[in-house]
Amino acid sequence: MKAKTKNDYAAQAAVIKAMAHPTRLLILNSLKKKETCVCELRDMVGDDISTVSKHLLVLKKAGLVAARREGNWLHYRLACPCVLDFAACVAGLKR
Amino acid sequence: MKAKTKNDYAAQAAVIKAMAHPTRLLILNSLKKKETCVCELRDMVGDDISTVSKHLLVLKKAGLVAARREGNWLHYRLACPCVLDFAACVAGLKR
DNA sequence: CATCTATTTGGCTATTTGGCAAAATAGATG
DNA sequence: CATCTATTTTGCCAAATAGCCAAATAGATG
Repeated sequence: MKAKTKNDYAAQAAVIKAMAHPTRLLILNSLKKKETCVCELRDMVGDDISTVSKHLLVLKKAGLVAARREGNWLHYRLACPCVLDFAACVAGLKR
Repeated sequence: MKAKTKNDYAAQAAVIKAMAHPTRLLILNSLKKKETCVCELRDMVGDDISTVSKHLLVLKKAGLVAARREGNWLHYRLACPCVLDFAACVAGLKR
């Protein structure tokens, strides 16, 4: 396997960074079960809806979630369910 | 499995956040091969040695690396080699 | 103890982040 | 087209981050 370049690490770090927030981990874990609209996520998270929307934007830019419109609602879903294996791996770290 | 609390997510996010930087991913990957002193890491990274030292502090606080002194040198090593499985998982994400 | 080397710490600046509130937007519906 | 609902965007502020340089520290060694 080739040595990774700075760019490789930057790309990888960008995805990891998107996950590096408690609220975003909560969102990702919720989406694991089912796709969910923003207002429902807001209720779970408890922050202002604009804040939740920004978190979703971060996740979307990282390619971790995607959205589907249905009437007035946007339903978000995991674009990449395997990220949760990654999160679970971290959760299981013995420190 | 119980629902995770905010604290669970905060703890998990703290570890992930420590990994969420290109230089720190580079460092972690280097340490995978062998334990390494700070000045050697500085050569690989190319930043000021104080910057590298601070990155190592971040990783140490997260429990991801540990150090061993040998004479003047501090040899850092992975405290938790499994984190790289995690990183590899992210690297392999299809986006 | 003086000094040397490797490393960490402190101080500074520029940039990014996370949060709320208010304004703007996108579709649905009257 | 007016209006309603769900969501995003913008503006703002406080706090955190990353980087460099200079100063401090920890051991080793003369």
